Amino acid sequence: MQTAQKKSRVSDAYAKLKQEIRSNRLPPGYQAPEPEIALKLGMSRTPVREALIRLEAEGLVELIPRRGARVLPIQAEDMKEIYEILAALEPDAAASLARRKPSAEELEPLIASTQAMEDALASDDLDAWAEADDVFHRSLLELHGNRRLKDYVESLFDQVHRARMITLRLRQVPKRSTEEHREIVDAIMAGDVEKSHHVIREHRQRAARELLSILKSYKLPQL
Amino acid sequence: MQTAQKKSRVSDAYAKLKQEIRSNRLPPGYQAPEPEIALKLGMSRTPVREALIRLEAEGLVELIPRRGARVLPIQAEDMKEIYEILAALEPDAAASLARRKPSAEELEPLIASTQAMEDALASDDLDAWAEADDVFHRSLLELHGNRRLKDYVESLFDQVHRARMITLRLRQVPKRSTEEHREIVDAIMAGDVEKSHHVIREHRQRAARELLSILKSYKLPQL
DNA sequence: GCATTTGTCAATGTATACATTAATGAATTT
DNA sequence: AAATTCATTAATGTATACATTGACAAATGC
Repeated sequence: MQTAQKKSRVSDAYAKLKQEIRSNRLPPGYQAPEPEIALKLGMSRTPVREALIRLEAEGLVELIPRRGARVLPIQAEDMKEIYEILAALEPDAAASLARRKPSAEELEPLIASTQAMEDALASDDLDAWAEADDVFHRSLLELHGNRRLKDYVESLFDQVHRARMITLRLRQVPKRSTEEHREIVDAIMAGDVEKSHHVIREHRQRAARELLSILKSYKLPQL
Repeated sequence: MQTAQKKSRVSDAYAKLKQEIRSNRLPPGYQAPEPEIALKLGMSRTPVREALIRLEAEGLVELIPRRGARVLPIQAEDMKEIYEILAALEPDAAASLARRKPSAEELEPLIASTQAMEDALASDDLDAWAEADDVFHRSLLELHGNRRLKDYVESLFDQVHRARMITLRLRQVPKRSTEEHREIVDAIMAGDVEKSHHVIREHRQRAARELLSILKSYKLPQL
């Protein structure tokens, strides 16, 4: 199941690199000169460069003047910033979604992904859990309908993803987090604007606290 | 007074193009193939391309497969999306700023730019007014301290800028808007979290309504 | 032994070359 | 005349070439 679209080398390089970074196969801190990356991807420097520029714009990579491209380390400070932004945007999206009282049918993606999280939890499958969690949050933004907002928030998700995959196993099972999803869905379905806003905000703030405390307790100001 | 840094051609091209777009000298809808732009900027296609990729990532430009680069039109729908995001982010920033009760000294940039807006209004200088307004909002984000948030919001400002410069003269003087700035500063200085949040949110929502109604009444679903 | 200078190397930034392919319009067919 | 085919043109996507310049190490001076 290749995600690789043969569209163009640039998009190919972009997709491959992004996937490698997301999965931590190219770990934070990894650094390589353009020619090396080009060689590895089997293409010339040009498309690699263009892909790297895009990744840099997304904040996944840093282009250091004479050193090559570096996969940005995940710093506690960055995570704090990102969660702060998420804590402002997602509650707003949830609230405005609740305001228009969507049908259960429309909320199906949220319901299904919440169910998937519960199932994953029951079978102790943390990867599936993380995946379902991701789907939930993406679906929420999708439903909200603001495309720009969705694109931006997804780029933030991409950045959080790496840290989460690393810390996922360093903490107890995310039971509370899963329950909160259920509460969020219920609040939206009930058209409770206030509660939707509140619950998801708490949800994000707690997630931020937990992640940061892990990074701190493991003395990992950066990954 | 050239902004042009002789750093590199890419950054030069980027800065020049961005400035041209912001000022509407390259109007929305303007379209040109890469070689033409390269010629105009006196460099080869390569750096132009890289600059365009960055501008595309910021949503100012669209790279159409065989047509060249096009300055994105300002669509009512886009403005709606952008203001929606601003209405979520800025109030949050203002509230958290108020929460830490900054000193009057720290708030100096906000006070000064508000004063500048009032002065500009008194002397009927709309350009100066818009400039001061811009400074105000940028300062607010600067004070908040979340760099990521600031960068993103500034990219949204860039997009709104063009529309505002066009519509600025199509409506009555922005008296209310200026007053609101004063209210925002006061609320933050008083450490009134709720009010800070509320006032700036209204501020943005009203701005959105006004802009959209102008676009509508002038039958300008796009500029 | 340490600091300074110099020289080599390699990576980037930029220019240029080239193949591919969409778009345009001319030419042909019906 | 309309539709279709074909040829031409031009823009992109990609590869490659090349000059510049920082990094590193060897060599030199102290």
